[in-house]
Amino acid sequence: MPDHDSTSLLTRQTKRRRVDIGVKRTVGSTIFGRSRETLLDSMNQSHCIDQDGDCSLVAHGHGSTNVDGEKSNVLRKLLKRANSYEDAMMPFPGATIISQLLKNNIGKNGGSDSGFQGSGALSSGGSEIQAEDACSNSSHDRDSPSDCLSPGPPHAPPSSSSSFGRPPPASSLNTHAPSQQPLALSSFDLDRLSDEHLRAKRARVENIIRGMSHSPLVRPNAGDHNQESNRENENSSNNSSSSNDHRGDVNSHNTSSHNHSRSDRPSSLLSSPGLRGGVVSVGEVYRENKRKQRLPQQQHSFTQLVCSRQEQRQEERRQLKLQLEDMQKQLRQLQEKFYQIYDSETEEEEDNGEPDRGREREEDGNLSEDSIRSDGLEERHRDRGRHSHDDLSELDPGLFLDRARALLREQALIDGELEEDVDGREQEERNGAKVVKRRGAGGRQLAETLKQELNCAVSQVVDTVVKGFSSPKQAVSNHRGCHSSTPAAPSSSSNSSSSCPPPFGPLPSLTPDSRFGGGALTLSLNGDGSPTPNYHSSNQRLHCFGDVIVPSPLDSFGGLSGRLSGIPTPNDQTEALPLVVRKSSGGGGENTNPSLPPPPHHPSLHPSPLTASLGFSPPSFRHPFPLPLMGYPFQSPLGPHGGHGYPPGPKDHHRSSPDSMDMTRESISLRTKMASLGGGHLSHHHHHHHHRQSSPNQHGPEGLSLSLIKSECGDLQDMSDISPYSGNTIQEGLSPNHLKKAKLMFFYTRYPSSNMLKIFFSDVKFNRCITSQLIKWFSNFREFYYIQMEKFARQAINEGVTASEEMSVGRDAELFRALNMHYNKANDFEVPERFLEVAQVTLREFFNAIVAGKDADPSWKKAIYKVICKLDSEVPEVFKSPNCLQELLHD
DNA sequence: CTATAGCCTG
DNA sequence: CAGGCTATAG
Repeated sequence: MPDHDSTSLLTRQTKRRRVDIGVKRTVGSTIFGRSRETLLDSMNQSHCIDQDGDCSLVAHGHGSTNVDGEKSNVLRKLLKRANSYEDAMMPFPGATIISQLLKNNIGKNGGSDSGFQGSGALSSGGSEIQAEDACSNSSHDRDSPSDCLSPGPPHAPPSSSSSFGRPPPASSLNTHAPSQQPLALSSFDLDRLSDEHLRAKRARVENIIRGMSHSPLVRPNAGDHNQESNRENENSSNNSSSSNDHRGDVNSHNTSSHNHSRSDRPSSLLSSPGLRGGVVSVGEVYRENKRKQRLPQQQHSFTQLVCSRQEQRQEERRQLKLQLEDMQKQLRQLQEKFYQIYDSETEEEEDNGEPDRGREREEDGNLSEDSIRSDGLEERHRDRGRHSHDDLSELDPGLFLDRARALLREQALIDGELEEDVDGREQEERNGAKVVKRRGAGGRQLAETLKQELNCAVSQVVDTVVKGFSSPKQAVSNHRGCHSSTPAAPSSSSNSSSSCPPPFGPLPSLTPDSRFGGGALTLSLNGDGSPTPNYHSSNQRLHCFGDVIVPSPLDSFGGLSGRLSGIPTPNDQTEALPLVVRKSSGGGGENTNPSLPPPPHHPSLHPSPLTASLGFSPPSFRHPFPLPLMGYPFQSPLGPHGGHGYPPGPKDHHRSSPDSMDMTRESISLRTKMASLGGGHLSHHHHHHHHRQSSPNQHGPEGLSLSLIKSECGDLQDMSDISPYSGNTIQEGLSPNHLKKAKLMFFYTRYPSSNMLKIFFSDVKFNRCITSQLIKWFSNFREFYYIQMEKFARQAINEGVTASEEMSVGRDAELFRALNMHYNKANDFEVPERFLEVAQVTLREFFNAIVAGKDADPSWKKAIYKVICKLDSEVPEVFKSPNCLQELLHD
């Protein structure tokens, strides 16, 4: 059988003859007993022929020939991507990124922080100013101050965050600041002094500054922002943080963008990016100019300083707002695109709610933040409040150690700042709290910027993923995400499947809180926006996606089942246990959000009713995409065995899975798994032996579609874990005991036919997957076997064995021990003598081949395989019994 | 086209 | 041991 190897040989053929084969066989001693048995010498004949072959190794191209394989690969990649993104996002929204940013900022700022914090440093107003300037210069915006603060040492952002986050005026600030931070004392004084004037002057200063630096650009912004409702300001501030460096100055653009974003125009989105680029650069220039100009003035009086600061801050805020708006626009555009593409359905829902919901729909957590922003300030406000509280709690400990925490706080602060807007800022600036504020502000800005970036990235990722999968269903999650930050309640409702627990998580949203809250939390977990819940979500996510692709049956299964069922699966359980139940529960903790009525299933989802009832159709999958989902031959399994007529009940997993799935095949397979497991397994253990029942879950081996098969394959292991007993019950999967049995069978047969396997594993429901898995097992056994043979043969050669006859394989031979360890670890099975013979023959074959130098031929082992495959002996009847292990081992 | 063997990799 | 890939036989 010429393999590719042969071909390679042909191509390269260098015909060289091996005259000599290397080793002298003079030495007789080997580990192996020297039995002169020449039983199979005849076998060796084949080797005698001279072969010309080079060792040429042909690299096998990976061209994926299999369509399925390719698809799966693509899906995997997509999933992986999504996962990776998600993962990155998960912990804390972009903690790493944020941390990096913070570091960078810190580095830029250098010792600025220390200066601020240092009690003495601030004493001179000038010093402070400089410090700020430095910060500002580095960051160009308000961020700078924050930067200075953030990095550092454990300043007490907590107090600042809490106090500042909220509008609470100076009083609170003052109290907190001094107590916690001695640093700012000097600044405090300045602040106090300035406070009086500040407010009064604020407007004036702003005007002045504007006129000075940016006359044209700035003005419009200021006017717009000021006039605009608080909401906008808040938003803008949030936005500004993200955008801060770049755009701040381009007011006109920003404002315009704002409007658009609010209006939710899709069209605007397209334009936005372009604007951004140009705007940004301009903005930076302006700012720097401002700062430079300002510095001298500020030094003269603090009022000026204060004013300038305030102005800067405001400007920054505005800019940030603008940026945020832009971002929102972009997000909206993306979302809209998605919607357009995927959802006819989603639109319906959207109509009901806010225009922004579209975003929400996108389940990917990534969108969640964006959606939040874009959706509405309202949500944000809510979140802010929450965040602020959270932050406070965190801050109180005064632990800045974790950057992540800092980030969280920052976010919260940002929210708070938004609310506070100008007033809060002014006060903050005045107070010694300045430091704190700055930190907060810087943190906020950073956080916002980070968020935006994250959002963008996420949105992109989501888009890509979605496109790739063509699984539009994501939308729901976003919505959740938005609310999620709030106590989970509303989020759950968002899910399309009303009662259904959130299905697989869509891609996890970036914002940790939102997602978790939305997804996992909604189910049964805490509604808290607190980060803690992330845990679950993260795990689940991983399982969902990662597993989806690679069916690690247990984990995926458990995770999925848990989700599906709505039953809160413990985080830890990755394993099968969870199999549990699930299915019908539909809703577990789920989304039952009172607030949100369960969205009706879209008609588009064909199977939707079923899915909904099942709960399988995860809300995430709303989009019914008819997409190619493949022709999943779901029915096929049913068909053959007559599963067809199930009632639409929960059992229809199959249907549900296909319908809902836009996901990749894997995902589908998972679902199928889930369904099958949940429905069939969990509920009933079938005791039917070979008779396959028509039960929906069980698929006749023949009928199974690939997808099903795959799913089942995944199930196999799960099943095995679940029901380790190879006993009477027919198992859908192969258990460890089956593996053990197979290993013992290997002592008799190295090349069992698939029919033989079916006969000997009668307690297993055979489907392609199982069959192939069993075959694979034996293939693996052989692989190990031959590796050992080659290894020992070479060893013997090295030891000076000259003739294969000198080697014999006995029960005490190392070779045998090695083999026995693998196939009969417990050594509780008496290896048949025949196996020793075969092993000996094999060893000799290898020895001779190697000695003959045939190993230069890439396919040199094939000849040996041919010999060995003929040596299979019949497997004892006992192995046909499902309980053979017990019987065999007992003996 | 499917099933399988073999090889490789994780 | 599982997965993937290739090559091959039927």
